[in-house]
Amino acid sequence: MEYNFRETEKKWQRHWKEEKTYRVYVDHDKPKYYVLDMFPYPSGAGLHVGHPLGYIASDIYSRYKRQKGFNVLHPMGYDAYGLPAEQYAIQTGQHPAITTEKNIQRYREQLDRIGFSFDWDREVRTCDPPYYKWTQWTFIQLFNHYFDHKTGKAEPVSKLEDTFARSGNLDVDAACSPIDYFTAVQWMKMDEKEKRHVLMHYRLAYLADTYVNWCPKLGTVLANDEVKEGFSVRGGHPVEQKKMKQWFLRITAYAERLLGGLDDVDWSDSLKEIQRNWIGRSEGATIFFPVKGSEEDRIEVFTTRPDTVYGATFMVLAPEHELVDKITAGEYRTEVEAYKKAAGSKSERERMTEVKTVSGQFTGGYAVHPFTGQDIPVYIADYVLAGYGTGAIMAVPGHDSRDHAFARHFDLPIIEVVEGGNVEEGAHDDMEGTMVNSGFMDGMDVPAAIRSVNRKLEDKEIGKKKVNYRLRDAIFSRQRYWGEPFPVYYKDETPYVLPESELPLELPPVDKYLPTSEGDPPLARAKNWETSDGWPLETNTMPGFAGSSAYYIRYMDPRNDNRLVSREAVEYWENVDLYVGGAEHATGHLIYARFWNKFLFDIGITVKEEPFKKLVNQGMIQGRSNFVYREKGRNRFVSLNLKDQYDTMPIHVDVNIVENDVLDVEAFKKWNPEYKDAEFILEDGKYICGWEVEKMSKSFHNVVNPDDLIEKYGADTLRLYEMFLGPIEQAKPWDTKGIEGVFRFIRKLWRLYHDQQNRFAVAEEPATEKEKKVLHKTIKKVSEDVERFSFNTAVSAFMVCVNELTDLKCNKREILEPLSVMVSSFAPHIGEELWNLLGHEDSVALADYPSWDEEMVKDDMVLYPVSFNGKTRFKMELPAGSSKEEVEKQVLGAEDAQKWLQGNTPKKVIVVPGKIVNIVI
RNA sequence: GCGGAUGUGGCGUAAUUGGUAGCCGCGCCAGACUUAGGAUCUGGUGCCGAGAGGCGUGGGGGUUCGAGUCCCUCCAUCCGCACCA
Repeated sequence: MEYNFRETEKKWQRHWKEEKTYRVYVDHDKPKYYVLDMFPYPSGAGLHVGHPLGYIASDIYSRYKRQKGFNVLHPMGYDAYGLPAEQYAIQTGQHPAITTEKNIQRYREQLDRIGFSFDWDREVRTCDPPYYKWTQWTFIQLFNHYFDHKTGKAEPVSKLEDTFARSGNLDVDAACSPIDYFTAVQWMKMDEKEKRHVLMHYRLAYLADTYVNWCPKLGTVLANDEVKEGFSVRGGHPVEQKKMKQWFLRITAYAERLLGGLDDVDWSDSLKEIQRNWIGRSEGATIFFPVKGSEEDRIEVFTTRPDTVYGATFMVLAPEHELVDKITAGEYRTEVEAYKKAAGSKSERERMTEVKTVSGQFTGGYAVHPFTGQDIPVYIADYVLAGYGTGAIMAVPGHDSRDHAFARHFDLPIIEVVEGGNVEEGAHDDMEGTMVNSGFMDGMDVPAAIRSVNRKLEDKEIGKKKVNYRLRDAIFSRQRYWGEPFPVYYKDETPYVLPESELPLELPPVDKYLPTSEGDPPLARAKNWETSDGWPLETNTMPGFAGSSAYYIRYMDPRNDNRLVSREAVEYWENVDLYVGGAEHATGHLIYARFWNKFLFDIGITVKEEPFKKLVNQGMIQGRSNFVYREKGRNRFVSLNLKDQYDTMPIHVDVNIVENDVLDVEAFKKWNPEYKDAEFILEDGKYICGWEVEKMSKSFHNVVNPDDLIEKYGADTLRLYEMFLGPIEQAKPWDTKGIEGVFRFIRKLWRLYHDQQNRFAVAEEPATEKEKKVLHKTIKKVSEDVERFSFNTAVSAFMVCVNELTDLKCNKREILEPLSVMVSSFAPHIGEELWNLLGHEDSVALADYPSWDEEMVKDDMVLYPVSFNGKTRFKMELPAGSSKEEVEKQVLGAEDAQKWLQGNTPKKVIVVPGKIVNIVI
């Protein structure tokens, strides 16, 4: 008889559920610790072996912290809105809520089988009305706030209205869309509609008409992080630019704080760097170039190199720039229109592939150089982006490679203004060099020139120093059904938000999940989709990141119907101490959630500026695919090492019918009817498969399902093996065959506590020094490893410990009891069972984590490696306390040493006590 | 092109501060028990070499008594961004 994992695991899972072992409450007597997993989107495919990796790591850490005396918040829920359920609804007519519910059930079953210590009473689902009530509520707050640069935070729009009534918007320094100045008198004269139109330029959630990423196949717009290389991240459909009226979140207002906050969080450098790049801060200046022949029109450019302004020999506007039509001279109108049309019809994808080709069109118009007074020609070209900076540049061909290429192509003048390169050959974009041909800047170095020109710009009121960001405001509308409805209605086309008392605004039923024939979103199909006064409601829905931006706050107080979170809960739990999830959310969720949290911080809901103190990115688990080699044109398969003798092609074969790279031939014949009569050319009577590491995917037939492994080896084994695979942050291939090793470990562990007849047999007599040493070394190693998230080495330490205790035939309670506590965070079922067998009534989850005695960890003897000129030649055991001199004497006196010295006198002897001896001859 | 990360046995990996390279596990080899083994247990296993010994952490160079670890350089792979002014 062996350890019966099937029965034991089921028993404890039931027990934990019934006893609510992992339920937590605010407890001011204990320090809090908040461990969070990125909640999953419950897809129809269920979990594969890669999904729980992060959950297992965070669960181990949670259990460890609990035993260390912390009150641990460790919740789980579902990111339940999303495209797959809706696509399925479109195909089948089944309501996405039904699909989602079914998938959640499946996920829950799979999760439960792995033995996590989640407090399921705190589960949230983003598609639940009581949950999305607070998503909608936050949207209303965003709508009713603006970002004031003077206070550096969000302020109520009502405060802005007071200011406008007092002094117009001249003195307002706020994050806003481009808007003209107006006075208090002008403001007072506006009617409500006009006022609301003005305020829309300031709100943190605002409606605007701009070019958006439109994905025709999905029938919706997408945010920048949802588009990659011109294709939608979900589904891989082409994306094009389209002008549409959409809701936006003014995340750019928080750019500086989002950047600064990165210094305060414990995240990986690479992840912080990705966020810094995404925010893309650059320092420079805006400069106004008057349009020739116009009194009021000026072209505003942004440049990071205002020092090179004297080198500006032409200007380029984005084809979409608003001044293009005004500037274009009559005789160029046809060409300009043609260019604009061509640029506009290009997909994002086409634009990207044409990066290296120079194209553009002269407008026939000129601007006046603000320093030299010379006329410079104005072009349009699609290498200038409408969405970045001001959508216009001063082109400095001498010192910018794109401008240089453009100047060459159109034969425009190139002026050198910074010495040190050959501007005829190519752009000299170095910051090193002396200014020339630059009027008042001549002779200065670049940094001095920048300071000098910035001062001049401000004095002459023709520009100023400016910080620009690559980050754009986030598009917040989706032309989709399965998402949160906006708490917004329209009165004569002017948007208003619903009163809080009407939340949640529930998602209405529709007859079909498709756009209407007029092209309106699916919600336009809903009957009576209007307020009680008959005003039409917004028909867009919110994007996926809406519901996932504050779920970690809601977990603190998930059933509160009066507030997003109670004061007491948020003041106790504060923010997430450890967040575990994939790096793919670096530019999406992790930026939005930080923004969302900062806003909630500004309005007094959250108490910490940053939501996630420490973040660990688990590496992807890759698949290990197996291949068979089919002879071309025949139904015959050649074993790996013979395949080169035939003309073959590799075919993916299901890894579940391959063991240790040997194909189960009979299973293969049944696997696919096509191979029913297949023939095989074997080696040593076996068919050997080839293998390769690829993404884990159905199409590669390399998906391994955790349920199958749990059935065969148990959840504890699965948990240990996932951790044993390698460092948590590293990507690594899954190879099931190695699981046998940890399975053996579990049984070996069990046998320490049992006799040969599988009877529980733990002795009460005191442990020997040797046994205690083994235990204390393990406590130290495992504790330190868990603290630094090195779970693979911790598992290895457990193996070493069990191997050594087995050799010592140790069955003492003094040793085995603390061991069961430590093991229980990794393998909770067997840990709980052993703890229970040891006579404890309470769960091992609440046992005290053992501590180690530093004295016990020290060894009495040290095995010194003795090397000559750095090469280890022999080893010598000496007492741990020996002095340097003593070690040297002992070593040099040894027979082995004489052999290697060969009569030479050592030039130098280096002794590092406790470590090494090196003899230089 | 820019930024980041990673290269160690047949495979996954270990070596926390510059101090025995290869712990632990898989696989493989040999043996024990067995009617049998895809069970279990024991021993071995970086490479070359009969051995003494030599060589070994992607390649080359450097610092050091000593380098997987630090510095320079090149190469490969992965990830992110990419006409961002």
